[in-house]
Amino acid sequence: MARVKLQDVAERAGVSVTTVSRVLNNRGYLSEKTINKVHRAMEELNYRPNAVARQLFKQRTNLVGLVFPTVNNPFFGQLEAELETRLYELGYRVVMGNSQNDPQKEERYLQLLFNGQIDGLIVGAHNEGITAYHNTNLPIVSIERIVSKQIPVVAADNYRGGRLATQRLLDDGCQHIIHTNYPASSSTPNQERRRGYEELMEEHGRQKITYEISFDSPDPEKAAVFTRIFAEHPECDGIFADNDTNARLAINAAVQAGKRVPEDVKVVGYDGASSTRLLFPDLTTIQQPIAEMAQTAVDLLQKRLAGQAVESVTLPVKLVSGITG
Amino acid sequence: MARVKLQDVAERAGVSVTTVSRVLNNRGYLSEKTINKVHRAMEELNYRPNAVARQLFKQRTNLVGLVFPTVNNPFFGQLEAELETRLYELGYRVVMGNSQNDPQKEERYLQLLFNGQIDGLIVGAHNEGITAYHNTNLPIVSIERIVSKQIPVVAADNYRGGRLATQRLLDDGCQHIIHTNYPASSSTPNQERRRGYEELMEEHGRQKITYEISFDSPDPEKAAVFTRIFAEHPECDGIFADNDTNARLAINAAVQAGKRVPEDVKVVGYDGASSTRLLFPDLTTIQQPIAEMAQTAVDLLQKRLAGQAVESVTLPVKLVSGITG
DNA sequence: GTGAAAGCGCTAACAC
DNA sequence: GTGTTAGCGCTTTCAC
Repeated sequence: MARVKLQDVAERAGVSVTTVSRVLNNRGYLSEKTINKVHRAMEELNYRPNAVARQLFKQRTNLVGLVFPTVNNPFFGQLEAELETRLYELGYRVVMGNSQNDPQKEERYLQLLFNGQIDGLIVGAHNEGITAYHNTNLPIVSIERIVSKQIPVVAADNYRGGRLATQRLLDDGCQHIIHTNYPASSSTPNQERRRGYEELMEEHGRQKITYEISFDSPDPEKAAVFTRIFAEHPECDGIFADNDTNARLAINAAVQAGKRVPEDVKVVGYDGASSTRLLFPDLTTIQQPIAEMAQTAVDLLQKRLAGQAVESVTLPVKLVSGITG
Repeated sequence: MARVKLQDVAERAGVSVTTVSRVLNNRGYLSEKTINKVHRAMEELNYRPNAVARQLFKQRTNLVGLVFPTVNNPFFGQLEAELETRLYELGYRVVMGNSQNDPQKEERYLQLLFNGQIDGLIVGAHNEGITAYHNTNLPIVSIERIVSKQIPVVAADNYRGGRLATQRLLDDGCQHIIHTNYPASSSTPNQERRRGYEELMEEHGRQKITYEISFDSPDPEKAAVFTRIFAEHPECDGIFADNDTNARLAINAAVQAGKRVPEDVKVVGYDGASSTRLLFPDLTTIQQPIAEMAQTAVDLLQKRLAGQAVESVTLPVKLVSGITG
């Protein structure tokens, strides 16, 4: 059964393809009678317009790519769900790419843009050194990731978040606060969390210690870092983790090291995604405004697609209190 | 700057478009010299083949749709991540649709298939009464959802999962076990969880009580059901929740009702997704083989795309022990 | 080994 | 109001 096309409908209705196309798109002057005839023919043949042919002509696909490390994560899961919702309302469908640990995969998704398979891209992947981004004025927006000079970044206020978390632990009376974050070399704005932590620690004359944990390493490896923290710093009584799942690992390690949380060690996390709040409501954390970040990224992308210049945006964060810190 | 196309490359290299196309696709006999000439021209012009034009000719897009309630959920998040990984390896990209509470949205994603914008579909959405599925032999596979007679279902062994969970609570000495599940009318295989629970309860001469909670209702509403459970059944000492987030809500409600978990009430959940295990390791739950389900769904879809007949598949589940039940 | 030309299904000038 | 036709960028038969 070959696909029914415009021409089949035209023949059936006894009109030209142009007319059918006009009916389809509600464009131009048409008599009631013709419209009805065409509609009837479409129904009889169960006609479905071919989206790809239309895309070829229009030179746009109404597809936007989403490239993040993995959607199997409370933060990115919520973020991508929010992005899809908003883009859908604007008539875009979303192509999802999980690029964790695979720069080549990220690059392949970027190729979709150059191949005209998607109209734009929202990225938050962590792979380094992808040069194709340096192309100027691409319809790309990034979230919490510095990709290249010409690509606008949507981020929450990481510096303030770092200070908020650290301040909370100081207020709670912690003497020896340790921070975890990505390797300092990585081009993500959450190095600012570290800066917030370090500056505040210095202001209070405290020793600042940051352990590095790559986002993309497997969980057991991450857990081992926290085990090491408590082994090397038995005096540690406060942990500011750079995300909530790491905060959980910190708590596990603390308990295994024979410490009670929050009596002996207090822990503050970062992200505050909805499913984390639901599953682990006891966690004290810095909450990122995920919905607003998604909305902002979509706004910027729209402008960028319309050829307008856009600036990076920073949004506020807030601390939500659990009982761990 | 107009896009560079095949013809531009051809002119530059002094050959025909056919030849360039052949070089591009590595097809037919070509002299080394020509190949080099063409490659050089492509590089000089920074040529990118237009994917949409190719799709139009080939009548396939290498895009597969994923339609689930929401990716912002530990189970679906992990499932969709696994699906994307496997489909990517086969050369497919993934269009993600979150259809929670919106049958029209689900239908729109289904239209992508009829419009030739995607080659196939993997669905696990919960909306009822979408008739377009009844079309025979569509390249669609469903996961944990009964869509129509002709569409194969990949599911974990829900009946056995229901028995496993209930048995665990019985073994723990629970006398009054209450179950939660979707409304009985909904066409999802996890009604089998309920059947497992009910049959086992009957076998033990116990009263079976199931409270209904729609997957798509907001969290506070779900929480209210558990509050009601403990108000109406103060004797309740065991909860078998139909998913892990509901298990968490059950625990919250129990604590608020002045009960200790697991001393006074034991709770067993369902799903055992990776991020749930990480954030809430204490939870006893029935773990679905999410990776295998994804792999199986992709296998079936591939066969279906190749025109082969396929059968529904049921995979085994297992109980993982925490301390809540 | 290489090229000319038809066609994938649709849209939009332009003509009448 | 409606039709003719070129063309979106690519692939592939068929011919030489």
